[in-house]
Amino acid sequence: MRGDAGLGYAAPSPPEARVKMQERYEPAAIEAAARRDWEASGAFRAAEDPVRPKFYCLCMFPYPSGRLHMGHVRNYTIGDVLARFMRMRGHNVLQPMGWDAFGLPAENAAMENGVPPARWTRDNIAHMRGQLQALGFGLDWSRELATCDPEYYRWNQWLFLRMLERGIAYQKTGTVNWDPVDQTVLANEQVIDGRGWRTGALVEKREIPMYYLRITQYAEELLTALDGLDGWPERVRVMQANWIGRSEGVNLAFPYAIDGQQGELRVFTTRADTLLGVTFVAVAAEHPLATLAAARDARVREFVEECRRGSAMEADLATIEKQGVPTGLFVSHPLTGAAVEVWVGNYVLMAYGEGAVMGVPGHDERDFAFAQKYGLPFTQVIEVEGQPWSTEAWQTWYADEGRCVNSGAYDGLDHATAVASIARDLEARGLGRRQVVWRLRDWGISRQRYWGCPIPIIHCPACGVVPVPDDQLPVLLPEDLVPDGSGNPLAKTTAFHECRCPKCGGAARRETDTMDTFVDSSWYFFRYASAGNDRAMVDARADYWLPVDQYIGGIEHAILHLLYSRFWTRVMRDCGLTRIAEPFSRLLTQGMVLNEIWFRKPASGRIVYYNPAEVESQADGEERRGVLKSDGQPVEFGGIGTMSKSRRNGVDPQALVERYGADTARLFTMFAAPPEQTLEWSDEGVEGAYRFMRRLWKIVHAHRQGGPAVALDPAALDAAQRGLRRQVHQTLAKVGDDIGRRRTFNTAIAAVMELLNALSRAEDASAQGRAVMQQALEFVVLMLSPFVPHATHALWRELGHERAIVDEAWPEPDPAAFAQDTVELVVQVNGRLRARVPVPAGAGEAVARAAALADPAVMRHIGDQPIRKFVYVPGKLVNVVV
RNA sequence: GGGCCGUUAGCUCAGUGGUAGAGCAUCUGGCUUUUAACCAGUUGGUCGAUGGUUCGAUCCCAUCACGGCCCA
Repeated sequence: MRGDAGLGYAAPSPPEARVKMQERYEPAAIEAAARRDWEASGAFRAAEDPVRPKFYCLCMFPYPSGRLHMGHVRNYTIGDVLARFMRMRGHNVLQPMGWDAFGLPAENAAMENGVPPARWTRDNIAHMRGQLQALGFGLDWSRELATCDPEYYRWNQWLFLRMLERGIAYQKTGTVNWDPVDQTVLANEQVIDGRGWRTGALVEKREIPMYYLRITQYAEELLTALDGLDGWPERVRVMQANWIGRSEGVNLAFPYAIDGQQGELRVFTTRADTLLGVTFVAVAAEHPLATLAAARDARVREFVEECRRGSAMEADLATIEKQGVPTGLFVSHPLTGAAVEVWVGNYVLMAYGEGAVMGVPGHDERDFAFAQKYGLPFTQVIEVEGQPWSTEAWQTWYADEGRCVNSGAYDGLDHATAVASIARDLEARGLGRRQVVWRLRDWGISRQRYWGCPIPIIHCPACGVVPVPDDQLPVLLPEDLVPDGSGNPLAKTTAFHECRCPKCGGAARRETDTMDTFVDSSWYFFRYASAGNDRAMVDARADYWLPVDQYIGGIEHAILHLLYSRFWTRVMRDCGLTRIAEPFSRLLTQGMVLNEIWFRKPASGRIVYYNPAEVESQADGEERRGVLKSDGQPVEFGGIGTMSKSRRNGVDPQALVERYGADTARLFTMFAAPPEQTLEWSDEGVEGAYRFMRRLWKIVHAHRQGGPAVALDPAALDAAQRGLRRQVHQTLAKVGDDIGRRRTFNTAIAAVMELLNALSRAEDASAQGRAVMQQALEFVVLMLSPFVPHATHALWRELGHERAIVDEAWPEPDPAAFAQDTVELVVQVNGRLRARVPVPAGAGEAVARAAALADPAVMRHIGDQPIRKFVYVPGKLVNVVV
């Protein structure tokens, strides 16, 4: 039973016995009191309950950077609104919180101020936990976890060992960024223009042994299962599908004999039907044939060097100028045996496919540009009826699937048939086969870093790679080390890496690499539902709560985090730990929070940014101008951009809460934009939200001055009272739909604002008038309670209720209240609005027609023209066509 | 270059084939035990452009323009 948690708070006294309601809205006192009540009653502690439907509401857990930012406030408010709403709708709600606590920023902070990452991280967590609590989120803190806790990460290690047993985890070499000065491996974001971020030294590529997870084994399933995720935004599903990148085609060989050496140049193509149009082949700069040619030709050597310095990003590849050099090497066409020249091209990637492509200038846009530039021959081998083909300029239809021409035996075949028969013929010659290739790579999880989960492996000179036995888990990460930037401190700590081989007992060395932090976040949502279990990774409670019914977080995690979580969940399923494959039923990706950018650019030196709060701005026609408040001198407007530390345009949530209260902060962030869209910060908007809170408080106060209201009797209402009651119930229906189905919280709030405007206009001191008002205010308070839970907690009591509002149900609109006696019908003549006429509700077409045609304005517009058509939309409008 | 999304009042956004709306801002008036004010009213729209479908298009379709987000 809620309410007996025994923290020493008295049960709320009956309304009449308490002090008079404060006339002024004072958020600080109101909010503190509400939170005391929630804590005392354990209002948000979740327990499994087989009777009620469960609702697992999860927000992406934060990195404990030290302070909450506006993006967190927005994210967690969205989650809290949904959680509180679903609870009112009778669901058993779980809303947990935790910390994504491993990672690089803690090491950087340690280097700056000499504090161990462990202490820095835990201090930050303590501070941010307080900030979250001050915002009044209905979180079950009893399930809190931090990924740097051994009780958590031991299960990373445990499942990693299961993956090793099943061949899902394996070792191979991988390329890392090596800083030769600091003798350390750098993360990608620590490499700036090819140099180490601290030392400025040229970064080298090094091959070292690493651990990989075989996510490619699940590629097919991860792709096809996307179709079933209809609770996910379409664009996220598309991004994942593109990332996985399935393509079906033919892997084929161009045989060659160079310097007496027999060999095959392999290419992958989805357009084997254009094979007879090949006039050259292009290989990547790192391809063995390119290396061979570079050894004998200075021009090739130079070009290969140039390519290596270039970008390997697809986005850049699409726009760079296609360049290449001939190698002077030739391969044989697999069907005709004709000699085909090998080129090195800067638009071919070694990492993708075979690192070589066949050049079909007639039907591939990149090959077309390449051939035009270097005067290579073109052949048309695909025909689309009625379309003339020429080498003058690229036409988009050239890449379409048509019928084969100039292709000998394949002439006249359509795309699918041609691919099939060419593949069959290649296979017969041993020069090709059908193949499905994936863009997705296996997931490398080794990081040469200190502040992460240790990989549970021991390297023994005698036995080789030995997994740490289960009964020796967890491999504890020492928490007192301070990295200095020169390599992984674990590798320098003998107490950590010196150990005994579990197999032979001889001296051995413990693995000092730690896991990618994406591992930590791939299953934390399971652990919330199995909190405290020190004997198993997950238990039956996870079967009750999972999958997550609503997941909320930033679009920046649309690919990696969500894909890894889907993969990890499937591995857990295959290990018998869960029955589900998809961890997140519904996904909401919230938009970013933006603010104005103001700066000065001194003649010499770097740009200086100013917080919008320091700037006095005004619109001057199209332009926005501003002056710095402190010195009155102009500053330049840099547009609207995401809040960031570097541009100094952030708004501190804590300052906002201290000034206006958590409810105003929550109300503004929910009202200013729909959850999925960007939110532009506006101080005026915050003021507006605060004013609304005060008005709400005042109108309840004013109503309460009149004493208790009598019971509402729908039959005894006059027309005005029925009208107001209708608006109340219509608003209730709309707000329920906006929150529950459409997830457009801004429109829900706007609707309540409108209703409150109507209520404050109503002046009806009659008994039934006050009864309508009482119910209206109760509904308003209930509807707003997911958004502004503190104030509504207090107002609900003021309206005479004993029970806490968090335990109240969402009210059901009364369909009878929607009924209207007469409706206003819009009358159009030829589609143009000409009149409005009242007709009885539910009037038939004959009545509507008579009423419409009797209107003088309508008669004037019809004149003596014959009526060609009469359109009637019951209850809404008529359209007379003449 | 591609994919996705968007363009409606000064600003931020609703409007899901049938009367173009809300909040904020503006302006006017009132009130005041106000000064983190309040109340009442008011102004403001070629719905990005062009064409098509329809009795009727902000909404559906096509093309274009502009903007945003994402892409080892």
